[in-house]
Formats: sequence, C-alpha cells, structure tokens
Amino acid sequence: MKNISEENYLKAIFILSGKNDQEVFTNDLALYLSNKAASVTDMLKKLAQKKFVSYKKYSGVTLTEQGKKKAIDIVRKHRLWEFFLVNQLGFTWDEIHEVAEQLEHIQSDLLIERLDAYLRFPQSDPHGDPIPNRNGKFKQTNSKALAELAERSNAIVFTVTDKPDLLRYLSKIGIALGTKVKVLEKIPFDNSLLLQLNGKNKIQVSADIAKHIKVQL
Amino acid sequence: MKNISEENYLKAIFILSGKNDQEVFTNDLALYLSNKAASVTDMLKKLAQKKFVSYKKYSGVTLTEQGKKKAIDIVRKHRLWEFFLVNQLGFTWDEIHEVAEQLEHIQSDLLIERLDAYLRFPQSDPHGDPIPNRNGKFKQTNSKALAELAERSNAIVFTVTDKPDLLRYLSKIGIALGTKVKVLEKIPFDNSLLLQLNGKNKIQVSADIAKHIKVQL
DNA sequence: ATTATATTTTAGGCAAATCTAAATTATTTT
DNA sequence: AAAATAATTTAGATTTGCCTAAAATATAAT
Repeated sequence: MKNISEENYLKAIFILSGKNDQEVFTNDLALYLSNKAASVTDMLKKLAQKKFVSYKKYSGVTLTEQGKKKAIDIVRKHRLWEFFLVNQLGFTWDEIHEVAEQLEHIQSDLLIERLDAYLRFPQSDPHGDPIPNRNGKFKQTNSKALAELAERSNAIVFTVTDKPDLLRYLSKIGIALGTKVKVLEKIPFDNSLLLQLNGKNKIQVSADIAKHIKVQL
Repeated sequence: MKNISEENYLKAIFILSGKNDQEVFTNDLALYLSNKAASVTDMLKKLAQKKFVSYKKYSGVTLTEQGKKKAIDIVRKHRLWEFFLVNQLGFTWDEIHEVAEQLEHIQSDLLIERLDAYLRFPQSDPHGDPIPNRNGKFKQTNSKALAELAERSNAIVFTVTDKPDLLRYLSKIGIALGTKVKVLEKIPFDNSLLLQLNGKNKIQVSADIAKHIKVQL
C-alpha cells in the first residue's frame, strides 16, 4: 500500500489532461488534489525522476507512456470497484466515491482480474465513464459538457463528475444517467440554463453545475 | 487511509495476546511485524498516549478496552474480506492473506455492513477463525495447537495461521480444514509428529509446523 | 516595453514511521 | 549476589509527503 500519493497524482494528471493529453498545470493539480502548489512541484520532480511524467519548470506536465499506463490502471480499478459497490452491494451514486478512492489503491493484479470476471467485464461505471480493460483500452465517448450546448439542442445525460454533494443534488432535482435534457433557454447574465427533463418538468441549473454534467448528443 | 501502521500494531497485539489478554513483549511484536524493537517502542508510546494500550517500560503491553475494540474491528474486516475472496472470487487459501492485509484498512462502516450482509453474515473465515459480528462478539473456540496433543489422541484440523508458504505446503501433504488427524507417534528427539490423516495416509510433520496448526478435540 | 499581477519554484521546516548504535534495565547462570 | 546475557529503551538519523514564506519566472495590462 505504498505510493498512494504518487498514484493519486498520476490519476489526477490523467483526468485533468483530458482526451488530447494536454499539459496540466501546477495550480490546477493543487486545487484538484487539495494540496498546495509547492507540494505539487515537489511531487512532480519526483515523478519526473521516475519517468512517469515529462516535466519542465514553469510549463506544466504530461504523462509518459509509462505514467499513462499506471494512471489508466488506477482508473480501471476505481471504476471497477464503483461498479461493484453499486451493482453488488447496493450503494447509491453518491456513496461510492470516497470508498472507491481507497479501494483503487489495493495492490493485487489477481484481485482485479478476478473482480473483473466476477462482474462480467463491465464496460462502464455507475457514472457512465468507460472502464478500461486489462490492456488499458477503453472507448472514448464523444460527449460535451451540458454548459456548452446551444439553445434548443437535445441531449442525454451521460456522465457526472464524482462529487457526492453534486450527485445528491442532481438526484433530488431529477437528473440521472440517461435523462433526456433539452436546453430551453440560456440566461446570458449568469450562463445558467433552463432545462426540460424527459420532455416534462422544467428546471433551472447554474452554469457551474452545467459544467460538471456531460451529455451525449 | 491514515493510521495503517497503528492498526497493524493493534491487530498484532490482539493476536499475540491470545485468549487471556496476556501482555505482549516488544521483541515478539517486532518479530511479528518485521520491524525493529526500537520502532516498536516508539509506536507503543504513541499508542499509550492515545489510550489504546497500557504500557509500562520494560513490562510489555496490553490493549485497553478502546484498543481492543479497534483491534477486533480490524480482525473482523480482515476475515470478512478473506471470506469474500475465497467464496466469491475463487481465491485459494494461500492467495488471500496479502490482499486481506490491505483490504482490512479500508475505512467505511457502510462498506463492511453491506459486505457482511452480502456474504450472509458468515461465522468463520477460510482458515476456520471466527469472524466477529458488528458488535465485536465472536465465539471463542476451544482449540489446541497440534503440537500439544498427546500420542494416540484424535482431533480435527481447525485453524491454520496465515502464512502462504505454510498453507501451500499443507495443501500439498493433504492437510486442510476439517482433516481428521491421529497422533501415532511423537518423536522425543525433535518433537516431530507421525500423523495419520482421515484414517488413511501417514505423514510426518515437524514440531515447528505442528505449532501452527490448531485442532479441535 | 514597463509595470503589475498571477503562477510556479526554492528554501527551510515539520510530523510520521522507520532505522542503527549505544545505553539502560531485566533475567539467567554460575 | 556478581557476572554474563538478553531484552528494551534512548538518542540521533533518514525518508516521505506535506507545509509556509520568500524568490523567481511568466503573463497580462497599461
């Protein structure tokens, strides 16, 4: 159970660098990990020395092949455990994140292979994110943030970031994976959205929330 | 995932102090945990300060009520996970220990309650050891070390300590939980035993091994 | 192109958990 | 009961991952 911190950094870099492997910046990492920028710099140097990231002072980091492989492995574990928690143990959306954060660091290839098989090789986790297979392959989905949709467009809720508070709130206002949303109006002042859910009830969501909801067109 | 080290110490003290809560000594702990005695002393002071153990220099430790409760909780988690690994994921005897050592430190009461229910509240783990219930209660079994049996006595193998090497060896020579053993002969020179298994094949085991096998009369 | 602001890095420290080597206390032997 | 041996503790270091405050660099604004 060593290297938990390193693993969290690699995963964070992977997630923040998005589909195109963009550089990730110190402050963003610090924010995401709830650490201070100085600590991030320290760790980036260590990760660079171990060849898990390419790092040049003042210009952000990217994962090396090796680092990306590790990161994907952790994401795989995280999502498999989330699937297990929801589908076998009856956890709800908002209860799983914290536990999966811990379980993802359990070190045992055998365990993950067996778990994967036990769950019948699921393709996506309870948030709708793809679960990489044992070779690190997973299908990218072409999704957008809800916040980026134009007025009048229709879409289907696809992924939601892993924040318990948000998840609880969304459940409450009726947004779940698979919910059909139509953007009725974008309020220019604060970029909040007026949505219609499944062709029925109308709700208002802030721009901030809309950024955290991914949809498929 | 903090306090892993503390948890390991508490569990070790619990296990080494046996049924009668005997004091546990620094060197024994050091040996069991693969640490140095000096490190053990350091940690004992810290645990004493937190009121998890009663510790007086040079005279061993015992768990306080509080400490014992924590220790039992960890044992409960360890054994539940072992049960899960064997009965759901198809692990064998000798593959589970290392993984359970990690899983036992996952921090989530909800997880353990759900897992317990999912497994239908098992009473004992794959080694035959009792699994404490949510209140820390479990039935003590009156078992003895095989090494302590007199010649001609019969017994049933009940528990085996958690060392992968030993477990693999025992599987190989035909000893499993539930195996009936009869002590045919005790060799006085080295205290090794000549055993008959299930009324059939005869095997020889060293005193060292016989100490690690618990039997029921 | 300077200046102001924001970001990132360096320097120096701290707490946890471990270690080695030396000192202390207990136990066993003669 | 003194001496020898064994067990335990203390003292002082090391490593990891984090921190604050100050310095350096990059970016934006005038």
